[in-house]
Amino acid sequence: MMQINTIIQGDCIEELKKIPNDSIDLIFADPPYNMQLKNALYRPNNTKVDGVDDDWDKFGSFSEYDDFCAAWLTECRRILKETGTIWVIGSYHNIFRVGNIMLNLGFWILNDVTWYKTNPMPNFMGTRFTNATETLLWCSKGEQYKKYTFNHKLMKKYNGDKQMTSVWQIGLCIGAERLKGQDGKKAHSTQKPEELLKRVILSTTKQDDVVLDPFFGTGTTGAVAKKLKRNFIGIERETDYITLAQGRIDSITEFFPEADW
Amino acid sequence: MMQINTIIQGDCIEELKKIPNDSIDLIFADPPYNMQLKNALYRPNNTKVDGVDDDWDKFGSFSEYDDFCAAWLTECRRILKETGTIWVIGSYHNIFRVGNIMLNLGFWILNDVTWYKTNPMPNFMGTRFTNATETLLWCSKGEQYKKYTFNHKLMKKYNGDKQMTSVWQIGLCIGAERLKGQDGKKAHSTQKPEELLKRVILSTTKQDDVVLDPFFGTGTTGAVAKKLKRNFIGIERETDYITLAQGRIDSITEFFPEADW
DNA sequence: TATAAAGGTGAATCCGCAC
DNA sequence: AGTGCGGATTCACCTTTAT
Repeated sequence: MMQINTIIQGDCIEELKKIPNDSIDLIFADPPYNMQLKNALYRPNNTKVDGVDDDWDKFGSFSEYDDFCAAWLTECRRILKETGTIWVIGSYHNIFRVGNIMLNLGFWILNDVTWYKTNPMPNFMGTRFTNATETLLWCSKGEQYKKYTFNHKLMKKYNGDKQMTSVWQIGLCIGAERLKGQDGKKAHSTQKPEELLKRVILSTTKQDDVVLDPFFGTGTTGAVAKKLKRNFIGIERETDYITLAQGRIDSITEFFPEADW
Repeated sequence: MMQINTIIQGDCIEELKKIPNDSIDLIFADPPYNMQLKNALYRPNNTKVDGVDDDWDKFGSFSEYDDFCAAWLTECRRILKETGTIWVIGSYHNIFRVGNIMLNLGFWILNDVTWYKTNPMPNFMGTRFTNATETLLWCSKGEQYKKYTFNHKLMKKYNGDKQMTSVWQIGLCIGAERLKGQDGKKAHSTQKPEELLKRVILSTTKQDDVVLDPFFGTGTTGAVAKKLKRNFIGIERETDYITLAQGRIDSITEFFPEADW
């Protein structure tokens, strides 16, 4: 039997393969974006931008990245229940490759949700528009699977009695919410805000459902799942992230009120 | 020599082929996204739809749509000046296929601009979030072409002295702006608001530049180009649309004040 | 102690020319 | 192709330091 509310250490694709068919209620995936950053970037005051230069974000080519995504997305589709759905978040660097692969695998796009950042980093050089969004693809297993979970009335209530749209205005994960390492610096370069995961889990799962995150990182998905009285399974390769995530989740003692709506 | 400020009647791909290399300053494309996928995606055996065995070539309709887009986008890339850029608008139905193809052709994404509709049609069934956006991909010919036109300061002024972001809140094209046929019904099913084209043309062309629209429709691109003192070339297959567009553009007598900024 | 000023920072595909 | 350097370029929000 699958163990829930635990973090599995290992390679994402290998660990996904061990999970039974049609067993997961929701998947939230925040894969590497393959940002392809080359040169350093400086602000007008000459301070250096601390960009994403993690090894896990580096791929040799589009084709390498595509193969990686096709592999983990194939497993994700296999393990999803017929009532289940998947969310994948990305930026313009990767979301068009991911979206194309998902369509090819038979996923059915229900919404392309725009995370509209209230406080994005400006474009310092004035060469482009400020990149103020990331995109979340919300998909069912296929067009024929129509009984997916969507808590329409609950989300309407959550949104002040107006139907929630596909644009979510949410700030970056900063301040007290942002996990810091012992050196006082951000523990993970791409930690997501809890409000984002709250909307994802609240809208597309029911209490006691199982939420899987194949790129668990510092465990925002697990933390929010717990606060909403859902179960989680995390897959993560790096020990440091797992330690942080486990401590974060263990220390949670209060639920979100919306958990019982 | 290319004739400007005219509408060419004919097949988009055939007419694009007649345009010389490196001759166009800006392309705005609003391609069809009617992919008619139903037959392709319904498979006889619904119980065992496993992504592993699903070669994407089996999706006949995807493949047809991809081929069509690859063909017109290839010509677009050929005719763009090295300083030129291209905008392609789409919804979640097609933009992930289009974006993937553009990347494969060597286009370099500068922004994925979100058209955030202030008055979207609600989801009446309560089965999804209200789909409130369309996506515009703004791309240069390739990573190496860095001298593309971008009127950063002008757009900052246009945006109340703050850098414009990649999220544009603009209403649907309705009311007086929406062209009606003799039967009083909307003349074109997907007429775009002028404010959208205004931002596109204002930000990425200079006065007297040539803007090409391979899916001209009722000529919003031409109308806005004229009001901004730019030149246009339209390609359109349907006589009815051409007649409407020509009349619309001919009747323009006033410029936008921003044309001389 | 309260308020103000200064400094830091966020998934970033962010310059252009001369040598 | 790589390096060096002059010059143009930023928004919201949080933390730290100064008044």
